[in-house]
Amino acid sequence: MIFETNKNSASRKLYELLKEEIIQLRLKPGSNISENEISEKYNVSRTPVREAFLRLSQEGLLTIYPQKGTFVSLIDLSLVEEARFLRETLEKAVVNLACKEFSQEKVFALEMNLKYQEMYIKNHDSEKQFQADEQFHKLIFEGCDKTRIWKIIDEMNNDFKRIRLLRLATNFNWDDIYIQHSNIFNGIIHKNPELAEKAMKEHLTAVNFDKTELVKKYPEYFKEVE
Amino acid sequence: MIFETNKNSASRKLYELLKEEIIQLRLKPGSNISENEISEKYNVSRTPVREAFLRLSQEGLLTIYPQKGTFVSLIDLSLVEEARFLRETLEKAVVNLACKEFSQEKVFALEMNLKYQEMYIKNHDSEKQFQADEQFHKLIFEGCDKTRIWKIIDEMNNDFKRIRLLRLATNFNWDDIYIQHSNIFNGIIHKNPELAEKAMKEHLTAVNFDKTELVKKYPEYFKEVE
DNA sequence: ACATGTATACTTGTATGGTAGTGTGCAAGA
DNA sequence: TCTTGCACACTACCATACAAGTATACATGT
Repeated sequence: MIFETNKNSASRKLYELLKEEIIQLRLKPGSNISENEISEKYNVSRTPVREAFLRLSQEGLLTIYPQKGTFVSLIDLSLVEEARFLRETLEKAVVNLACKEFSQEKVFALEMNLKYQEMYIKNHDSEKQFQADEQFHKLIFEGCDKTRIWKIIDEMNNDFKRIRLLRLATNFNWDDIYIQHSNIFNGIIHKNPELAEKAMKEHLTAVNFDKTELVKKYPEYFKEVE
Repeated sequence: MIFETNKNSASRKLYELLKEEIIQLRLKPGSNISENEISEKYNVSRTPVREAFLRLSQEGLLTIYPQKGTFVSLIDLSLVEEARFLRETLEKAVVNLACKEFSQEKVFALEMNLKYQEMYIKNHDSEKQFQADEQFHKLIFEGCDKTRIWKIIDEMNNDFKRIRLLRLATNFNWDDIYIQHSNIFNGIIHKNPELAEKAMKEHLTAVNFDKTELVKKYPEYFKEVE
């Protein structure tokens, strides 16, 4: 039996755990954490902690200053904008592909996903609906054999995920979002790239919002613009 | 004085060194290297070696099988195709942006780069010309404040870089490439997105080539398609 | 001959001690 | 009051020792 990566290693578990803590804002942007602190807290040695730190710093979630300290990275609004551009550009291109080469079973998977969304919205289960939303987009990329590109988009979206949680009104208008998803789906099954792309663009600009208030409210969480 | 990352750390130097070795195919795809082997070779302890390994495995250049060994990753053609799609999609979108919002000094930087290309081609300096080519594209992304997106493209292009070296005829037709670059440049300064995008597409499909012969010649270097 | 158990030499994963660079508070002096 | 120097605590970084899983050669028993 061959394992690609050891899912049970302490360093990997720590990595996933800390990543969740950071994205969920339980670890505040700008706050400092040390190898010793974490190793004592979770009863492991410094080595796996260090390896988790390194990986997180590579993904931009931690910033390591040698011999000084390790800090939870501040939220970088220019990065958020770049990620938004990256996502919109690629999603439009991929949904175009999807209109040409989507297999029947992938269409079915999308359809099922929409059914779930319908249910979650009826039950007002925001958290599940948010996950289903992510899954919907992921399915489109998978159907076009672009799984790694989705992974890249997802990784670059970390700062956006943090911002989303800072908002007071996290209540998206899920009904609108469902309609947008349906439009994308219709574009795909009717092989109408114009419709699909338009719906996708509309969908992705809808989640965009003004950040000036957030910066005013939590100035210590944001990276200064130069 | 604050250093973002320690450029002089052993682990970082090892990372860069090994990355170069892998991309330059001096470390063969599929061959195995161990932490001990490298630590003895470069007279450092296992810890920095291990950290370099971890980082390289994250970028897909190494594959670590716990308790079994670490191997130079095989070249993944499906990944190459995905990277090509990623690059073409984003470069077209960014060159469009460049036609709208390119500052005068950025235009100048591009122009200088073209002058250098002219020189390198005249001197038949393929290596320098290749670097200038990369720099040309990087400059476009920088001019549009999309530096991180370029970084992503560059990182995903590792397998393509390895393939490029496998080719018998590495002699590109640099004259054609220079013309394509000039066309892109002209599109930008004349604020003509159609021209720029067309030139970019032409340029990026030109570097594409048939890989079946390579797979036949070096089957042990390639990952099997499933 | 062949299957099987086992010693052994690998591998990566983890723990721990030591080193050098960095920030901080406090005391001494102007 | 303000500056300077220095001890000290803290950090990430590196070296090293140990643990645990894996492959393989080889002896042993059938």
